[in-house]
Amino acid sequence: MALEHAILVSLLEQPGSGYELARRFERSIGYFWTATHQQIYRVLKRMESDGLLDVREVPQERRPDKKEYSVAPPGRDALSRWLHEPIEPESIRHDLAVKIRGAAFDDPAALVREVERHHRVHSDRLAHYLAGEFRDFTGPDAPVSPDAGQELQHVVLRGGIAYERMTIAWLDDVLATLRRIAGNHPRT
Amino acid sequence: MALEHAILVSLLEQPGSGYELARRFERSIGYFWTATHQQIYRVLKRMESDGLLDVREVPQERRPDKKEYSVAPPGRDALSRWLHEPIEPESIRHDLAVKIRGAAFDDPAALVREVERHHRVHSDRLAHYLAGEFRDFTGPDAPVSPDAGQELQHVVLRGGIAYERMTIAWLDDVLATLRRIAGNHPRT
DNA sequence: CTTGCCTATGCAACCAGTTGCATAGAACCA
DNA sequence: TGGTTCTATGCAACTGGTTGCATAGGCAAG
Repeated sequence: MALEHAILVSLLEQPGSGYELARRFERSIGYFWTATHQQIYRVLKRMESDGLLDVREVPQERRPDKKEYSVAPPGRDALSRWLHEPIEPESIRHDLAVKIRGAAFDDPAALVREVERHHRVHSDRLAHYLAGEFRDFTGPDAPVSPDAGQELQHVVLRGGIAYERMTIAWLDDVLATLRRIAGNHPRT
Repeated sequence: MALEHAILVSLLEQPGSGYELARRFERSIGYFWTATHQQIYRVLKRMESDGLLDVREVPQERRPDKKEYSVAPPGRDALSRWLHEPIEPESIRHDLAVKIRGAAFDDPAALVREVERHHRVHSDRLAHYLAGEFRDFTGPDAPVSPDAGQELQHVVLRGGIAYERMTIAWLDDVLATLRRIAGNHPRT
């Protein structure tokens, strides 16, 4: 149940509302964890009633009031405990790979467009990550001597960049393979 | 719901029982999709009652009888339909990355062992994939002119290999970063 | 002045996946 | 004889996550 812990980390980096968290999960946190706003609101509520978080009603002008959450001492403890527990190394669930193997029983050429679409999405993500890296870590506005938190954020971002580069290279390989097969076994 | 489709692909490649499928999901299919036997049995039952699969009771000697499943024509159609639908590009959920960012609020040095453990697991997986690739695709027993199905299996396996290599390189980066931080901010 | 988007929160129903447990015959080892 | 492992299947309860829908004020564009 790492969503809880991802929320703790995010709120320690910067307190905020459910809505703000949802947007962070579309950005920096989203590099390695995704969540919808419904999921976030539900978990926030549970965490607050468990005493892991504090809430503060913040009236705002020109927009609805928000509830700003921050990490309470028991939340810090819970995170610390989790950090010292071993976790299972990830196992992947890659729908596209299922499709690729399935293409053997259908028309491999029909998959080319789909793979190209994924290629575009991953290229966009890579560009987005690289822009973020330049803005926060490698460009002229980057901190001269980053602290531990910034170093760790950067190494996680480098992981996202490496993942996208690897995926793009693999999708090139997939496309070449699909085209070779379609060439050898043309369908009219 | 790609488990259903992963099962269809696997049964098209080779009919088998729930137990056999579970073992395939620990091996080749497991490169890109995981599932427990409970999950598999439940889905098989549903797919059979939906008419996607045929069952055949196979009495065996020296071991319990098994139910051998194979893909029925409606199952083939369902797979084909899914192959022509676009799917969402994956988004990752990487617990370890949450931990790494969380380490900024705890002791970064304490994470070194955990990361080393993951490093070992991924190195083992890589070795396992490479052995499989040598056995089935690049070694002396490999098919001289592979058919489309074998080409596609190979490109998926290459994806698994690329993923593990990328992950191992990133974990090296993470370890170097953690050690640098621990050196700058030692705890006694 | 209406349509659509942005901020902000939430419920209800559903689906997918995990965990724990149970059964049962045969093989193998000490 | 008793413990463990392997084949083989399954139920029940739970947790995590998705989808669809609802509300509600303010803002900007056409």
